[in-house]
Amino acid sequence: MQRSKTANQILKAAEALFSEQGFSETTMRQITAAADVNLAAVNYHFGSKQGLIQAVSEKYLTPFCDYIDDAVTERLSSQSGVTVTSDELMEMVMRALLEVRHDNTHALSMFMRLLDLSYMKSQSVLREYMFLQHHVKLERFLELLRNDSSPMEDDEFFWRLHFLMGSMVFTLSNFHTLIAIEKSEFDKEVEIEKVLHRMIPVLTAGLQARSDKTFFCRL
Amino acid sequence: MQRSKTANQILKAAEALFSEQGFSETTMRQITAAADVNLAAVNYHFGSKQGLIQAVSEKYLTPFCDYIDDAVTERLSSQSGVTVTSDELMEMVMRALLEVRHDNTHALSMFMRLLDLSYMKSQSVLREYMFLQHHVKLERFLELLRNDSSPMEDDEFFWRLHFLMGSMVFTLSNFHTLIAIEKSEFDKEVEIEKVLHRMIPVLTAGLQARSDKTFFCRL
DNA sequence: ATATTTTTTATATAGATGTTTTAAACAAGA
DNA sequence: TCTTGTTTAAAACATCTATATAAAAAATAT
Repeated sequence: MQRSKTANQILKAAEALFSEQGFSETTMRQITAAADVNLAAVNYHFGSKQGLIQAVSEKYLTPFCDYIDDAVTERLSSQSGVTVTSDELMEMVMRALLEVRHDNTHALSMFMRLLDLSYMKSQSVLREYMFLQHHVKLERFLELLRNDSSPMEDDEFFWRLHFLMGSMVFTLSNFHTLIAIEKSEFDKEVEIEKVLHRMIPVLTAGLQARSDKTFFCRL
Repeated sequence: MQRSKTANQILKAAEALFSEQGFSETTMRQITAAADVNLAAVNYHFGSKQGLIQAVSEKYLTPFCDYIDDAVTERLSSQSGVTVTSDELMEMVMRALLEVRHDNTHALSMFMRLLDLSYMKSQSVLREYMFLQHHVKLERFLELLRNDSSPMEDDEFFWRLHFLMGSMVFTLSNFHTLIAIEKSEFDKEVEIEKVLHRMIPVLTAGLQARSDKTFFCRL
């Protein structure tokens, strides 16, 4: 979608502020001041603050899902074998994340914060807006992922997916803070690509772990 | 700490609202209305809204850390062998989470949301308040955990810990939403103990996964 | 019982919030 | 030139925000 210069300035400023402060903590006046546009511009272009939030979600979620779906298509066409390792699949996710980021440093943190927000009880509208539209694009990916996971029930797979999602959402939405802590504790500051790379074996291991059938009572 | 009846009503109401809506989305008027106390009561008993947030953090973080430390002590005394499996250690965490919950359904979600909040850039005061005090209590636990993890550098362990933390924080702070989704998709509603139990093998697998040394570029 | 302290109440304050309005300007196309 | 879509400016909107104050009430002490 082609957007006006003002609308893009608003989006850029909003992303940075959202990623640093969160959504409800960020005010329209902060956004328009940072974007150097008039206060009324947000309501003009996006209808409301919630409309702006939905706009940024659309801006990142669609390319993200498309990238993954494209990667799946390419992978399946290059080789007839239907087994794709979860390592490969996770790498697709990480590449997709880096891709949607573009040059914007704050984009990834905001994207993940948005995912987090969508799971809030009060944000069912946003959640349905985000998922019901893009869920289809990820179906093949999820099926491949499941094929290389430990055998389990549907709902167990559901929960494991959200365990992994939690790792990504938490780590990336709080990335700046974590980098700062790492800096102060280990005097080392690692780039985001490295962190994403480090997540891959952890996440795949989580998927392939044998589910423990023993009952949760060893008192 | 012995608390007045009013203060306890406030805490209980605040926990429920915080867990459902988040912190800045919850107003003093909502809290005091739900607690059926006067608006000024929060400022009287806790000084400010931030003071109330710190009070709930203190209320849950201290017992949580104590429980884990006690469990470590008991485990080390019962057997001279110094190797404790990460499965056992993770189970300690899950038990500690269930313990601090008490009868309050929302307590766990709020506790996890608090942990999430503490990693926000603007909440460095809360973060230091929460961690610098309780970090010591978890030292032995973390050392044992590291002993049963895949060999890795200090900063890699740091990141992996936060990957796992993310799983817990995300899953539990959004527990009510996830339960609702599970209900609608699988017509199944699993209790929190089961979910915590399902996390154990996933988390330990993440810690024991062999770190991938290959460079992140297979283009 | 009286004095003192603690707690609760009702009300006020000062400011921030998202949103709307009115006005005027600007650009581009028909 | 008339029209249409943008953008700015400034102000006002109604509502909500956390917090402060001061009097009333209750509890506790002497």
